[in-house]
Amino acid sequence: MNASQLGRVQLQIMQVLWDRGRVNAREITDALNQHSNIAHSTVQTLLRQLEAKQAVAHDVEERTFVFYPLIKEDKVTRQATRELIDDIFDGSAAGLVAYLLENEKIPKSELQQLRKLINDE
Amino acid sequence: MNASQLGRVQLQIMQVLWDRGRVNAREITDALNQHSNIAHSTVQTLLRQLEAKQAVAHDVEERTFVFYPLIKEDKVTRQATRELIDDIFDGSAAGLVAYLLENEKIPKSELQQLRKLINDE
DNA sequence: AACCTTGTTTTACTCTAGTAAATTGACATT
DNA sequence: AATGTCAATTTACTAGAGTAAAACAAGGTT
Repeated sequence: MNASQLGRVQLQIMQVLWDRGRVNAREITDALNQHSNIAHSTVQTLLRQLEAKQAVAHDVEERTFVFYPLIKEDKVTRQATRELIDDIFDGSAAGLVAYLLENEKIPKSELQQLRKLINDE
Repeated sequence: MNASQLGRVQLQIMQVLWDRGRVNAREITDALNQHSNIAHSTVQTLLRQLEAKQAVAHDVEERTFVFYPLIKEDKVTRQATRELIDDIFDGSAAGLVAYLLENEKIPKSELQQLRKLINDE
């Protein structure tokens, strides 16, 4: 019941919702199909699942369901990140940062900004 | 067949293997039960699954299976991190670093070291 | 020889995510 | 009124992860 452990496609649906606020199922399918290939009925099924776990809700407008998100993007971001830190980096956020700095090539321009961030801490 | 998308408990088993190199099923169960509560037969089942996806293998010694890891911890770390970056941070490793610096309280002592790291880049 | 112990294998079940076709329901148009 | 269209619901199936009891095999012990 805790909601918000999302599957891959479920997350993609949520992202459309966070992006646009209120959308009907058809629009979601179209949005996803710009990059994937997913049947409309599949999207409907996943919307039900999301509604069951209270991640989304809908109103009826012109006899079409208009969906909107109930959970905040921030919460999902936080949870997913926490999970990685706990499962893989032994609970150490600093460990993850170190890993990223050492292993992911981060563009110079962005490094600049990160430097600022870290010095403000 | 690509192997190495691991479940939560599967990952814990791998961590015991990475830690100790070669262990039998019983030792794994005991290790996990220091923090969880998981039946030995469950561990056996998961070891089979891991073997099926070629994440581990075993030798027989004194009619007991001794398991060892086939995939590298590093690879799993990389994949799990990549997944978070791609799914949640829109492909931006720098975005994740920024998020961590802003939202996870990182101890001062560690900040010191991160500062060093980032300035070396 | 019967029994105990220990490790492996078999069997079985639940849940969740993803997949999607088929059915139903309701308006809209001719 | 019949037909077409479109959205929602029902139904159905697969796969993977996790759960674990029960059965089996084989050696060790009394």
